[in-house]
Amino acid sequence: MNNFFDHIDHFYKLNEESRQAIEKVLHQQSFSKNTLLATEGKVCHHMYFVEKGCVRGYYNLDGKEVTYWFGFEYSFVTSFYSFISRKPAFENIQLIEDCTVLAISYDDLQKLYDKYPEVERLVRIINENYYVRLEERFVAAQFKTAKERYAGLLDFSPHILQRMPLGYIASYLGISQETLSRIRGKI
Amino acid sequence: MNNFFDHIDHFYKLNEESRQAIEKVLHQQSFSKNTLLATEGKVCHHMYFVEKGCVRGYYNLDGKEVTYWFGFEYSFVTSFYSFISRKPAFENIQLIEDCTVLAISYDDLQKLYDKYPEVERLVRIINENYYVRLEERFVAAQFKTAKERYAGLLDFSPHILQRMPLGYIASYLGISQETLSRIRGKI
DNA sequence: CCTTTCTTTTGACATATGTCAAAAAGAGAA
DNA sequence: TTCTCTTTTTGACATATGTCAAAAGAAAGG
Repeated sequence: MNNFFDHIDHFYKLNEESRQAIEKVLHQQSFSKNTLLATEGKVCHHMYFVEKGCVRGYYNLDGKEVTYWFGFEYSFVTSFYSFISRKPAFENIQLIEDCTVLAISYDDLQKLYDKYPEVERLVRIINENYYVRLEERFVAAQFKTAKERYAGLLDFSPHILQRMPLGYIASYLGISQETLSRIRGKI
Repeated sequence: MNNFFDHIDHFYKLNEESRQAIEKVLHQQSFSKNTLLATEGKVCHHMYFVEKGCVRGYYNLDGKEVTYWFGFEYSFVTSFYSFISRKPAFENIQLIEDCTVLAISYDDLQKLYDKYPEVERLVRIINENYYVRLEERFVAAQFKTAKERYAGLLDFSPHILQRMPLGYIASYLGISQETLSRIRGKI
C-alpha cells in the first residue's frame, strides 16, 4: 500500500483526508499466473495497481493474439476502454507472473471523484501522463522500423526482455518472432 | 461558441456557473492557412478548439515530416505533451485551411480546475475519450496492414480524403504516398 | 542421466512496402 | 486556350518483414 502512495505522489500530492478515503476502498488481492484481470466480451469493473508481478494486455485480432501492452510493478492496469465506457472489453489482460495488486471498483472511484475533487485531479493527471506515453508508442509503431523499436525497448524497458517470453515481445513490437530473433542476432 | 458547448455536453453537462466561467476565458481567434498553432522547440501554452477549418500535427523524424494527426471542426488541438508538461514541444501543428478556433491558456485552465471541479471532471472525461481513440489508432498502426488502415479511414473518416492532400494522408497511415496511390487504385 | 516439452534460432522463399524517377493528370493564371 | 506549377499515378527495382518448416537449445520431470 505504501508503494502505491509513494508512486502517486509523483503525479499529485494528496492531502491526508483523500489519501485515507482511497485507502478504504483499495483492496489488496493476489492472483496466480495466467489469471485474467480483464476478459474480452466482459465489462471490466476494476482498476488495478500492480504491487508485485507482471501482466500483458492482448487482443484477438483476426484469430491471432496480439500483445499491445505490458504492465509491471507500479503500473495501473485495466481494460481502459471498458472501464470508462462500461461496455464489454475487446481485449484480455493476463497475468504473466503471480501477482499482488490493489483493486478499486468503478463505483468506488466515482464516489471518490464526487467527494474528493483532489482524487479526480490525481486521476486526470495520471491519465494525461499515460496519454503522452501512448502517443510516443504510437509514433514509434507508425514511423519507426522494427530495428529502431527494438533498440528503443533495449534503452528504455530492458526489464521486459528479462521477464517476458520472446513471442510476446515480438508482438508488442509489431513484428514476427522470427524477425525479432534475427534483429537480436544483429543480422 | 455555441458549437463548443453543444459539443462538450456530449462528455459532461456543466452547470451554468462553470459554463460562464469557461466562456469568460475562451478567446475566439482566426488564423490563416499554414499558421502554426504549436511549434517544435517551443512550449505550447494554449489548448484550441476548432470551430471552422482543419489542421494537422506532424513531427520532424530523421529529417522527414511525419503526419500523426488531423483535426477538424469540433476537435481539441494542442501539443498535448508540451501543454501538460510545460516543456518544449516535439511536434508542429499547422493549419491546412484558414481556421477559427477558441483558445484557452494553460493558466486559465488551471484556475478553472481550482475553482470549478466540474471543469476538471469534464476535462478528465474528454481526456479519457481521446485516450481510447488513440489506443484504437495504435492497435491499427501496429497490427493492421496498410490496406486495412486505409479501409478504416474510408469507413470512419472519409472527410479526411476530401480535405487533406494525399501525401499527408499517406504519412498519417504510415505508408508512402506511392503505396497509398496503389492501394486506392485497388491494386 | 535421459526424455519430454517448450522456446528460440535458422533457412528458404513469398509478399508488402519503400525508393527513385518519370509520366500523367489536374488546377490556376494569363 | 496555353503555359506553368502542383499533385497524383505508374514503372522498375531494392529491401524489410512475414510465413512455414525444421533444427537447435533450454527447462522440467522422472
